[in-house]
Amino acid sequence: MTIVYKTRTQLVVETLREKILSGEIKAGQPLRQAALADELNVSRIPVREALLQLEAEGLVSFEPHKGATATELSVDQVGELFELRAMLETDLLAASIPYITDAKLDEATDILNKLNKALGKENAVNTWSELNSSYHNCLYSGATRPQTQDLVNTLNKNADRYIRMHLLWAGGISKAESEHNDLLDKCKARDVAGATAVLNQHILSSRDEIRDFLREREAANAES
Amino acid sequence: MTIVYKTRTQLVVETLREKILSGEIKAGQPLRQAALADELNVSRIPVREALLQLEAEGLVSFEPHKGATATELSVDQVGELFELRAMLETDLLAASIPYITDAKLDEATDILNKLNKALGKENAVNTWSELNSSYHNCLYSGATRPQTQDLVNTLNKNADRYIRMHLLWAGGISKAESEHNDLLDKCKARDVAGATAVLNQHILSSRDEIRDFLREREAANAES
DNA sequence: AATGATTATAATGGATGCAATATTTTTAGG
DNA sequence: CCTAAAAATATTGCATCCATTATAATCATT
Repeated sequence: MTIVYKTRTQLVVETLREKILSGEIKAGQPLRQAALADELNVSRIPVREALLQLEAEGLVSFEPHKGATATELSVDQVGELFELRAMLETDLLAASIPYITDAKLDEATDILNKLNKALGKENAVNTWSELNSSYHNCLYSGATRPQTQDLVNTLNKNADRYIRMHLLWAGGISKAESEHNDLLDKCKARDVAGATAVLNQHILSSRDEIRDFLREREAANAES
Repeated sequence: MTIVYKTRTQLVVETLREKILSGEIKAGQPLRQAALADELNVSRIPVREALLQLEAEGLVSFEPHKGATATELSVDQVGELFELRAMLETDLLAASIPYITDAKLDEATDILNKLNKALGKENAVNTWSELNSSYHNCLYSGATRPQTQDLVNTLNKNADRYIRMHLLWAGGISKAESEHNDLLDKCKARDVAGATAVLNQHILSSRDEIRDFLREREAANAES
């Protein structure tokens, strides 16, 4: 269960990604290679390579000779990101449902149970991301579209910090639970139109709520 | 006009990308860091970083401790790639047409002329990619969706080698010309439905032809 | 005091060398 | 002759050091 990381670069990637997603490293914050190397007890080389990989994921912006910063998405960009997800994920789901196996549907049920149980726990949000990702990937497993699935996972890594915000902040959790159940039921019934509609609604409504939250926070910051 | 590359890493990225897209480096071929560094008169560090960036573009596969190879897409993967492009690009176009400026449409006309002129020339295929990319980006400029546009450009870098193949091999050129003209006319008429239909057809029919070509070549290789 | 040039400082980019890992070759045993 | 272990080779991963570039501070001039 405990993953032993092969290369130091991988380790740095995982560590930094988690720090960015959790908010420990704030958006816009500069990422000094030497400081990070020192903190993680590695040289600057693996740090630089990690920053490059994170740039590809959209979590970091890397400017030659100037340095790297944690990316900050504008309200509009967050909206676009979620719309992209809605399009790609509904497409994946529609392609998956006709071919998804019963075993995978059972697996999804399992994950959903774990997900709901995890909500009460302490560091719920951390485990939530992982389970949520597994759950969705499970539902998309029938679509034999590895590249699209990779792409969706990459986009989700970027959306993750906003989803976490949504969960922590508002009633995102309870709502997500019922929507997830609804989605699974429709998948089991092989109801393509119904399932994609639920999924689309699920993603777009979280977009709206996150957008509202970000705007509120922006306004609050402008005052102070 | 002549771009002076700042960092060596950038230079290596550009060089390797062109070699992969042009076919000088064949799919599946291992990319030895030391050999590339020697060839390009740099150390292995910028080579490594370039390989990481190319991996993010999907042109290179990087396995820890094993080395990098130029990626080889299966027939199915090429198909998926083009379907992804069809979905994303039609969406972009639909979002763009209502807002695209006349100036941008004129610019697109200009590029199209250059594109058609370039066809007769010697290294037509090389300049073609660039112009083709500019042309499409021009048409999508009305859609204020920077992330989607970035994504499309990344996917196109990967599809590029197959598009080049298509152009060199079959009547891809003459067909592309008429389709491009048709597309531009529909955009000028602000005919969203018509334009997206043409674009979708444009991408999917090239998918079909490339698929046929790859299958033929596969069969030929199996014999020999 | 304000502004532009110059120096100093800090950060990144890259070369070299060594350590860790994978692959190939050799060798021993059946 | 084939298979499995062991040594040799090749390749990647990473740390250290130096070069290059950007930023901050200083200084001269008006």
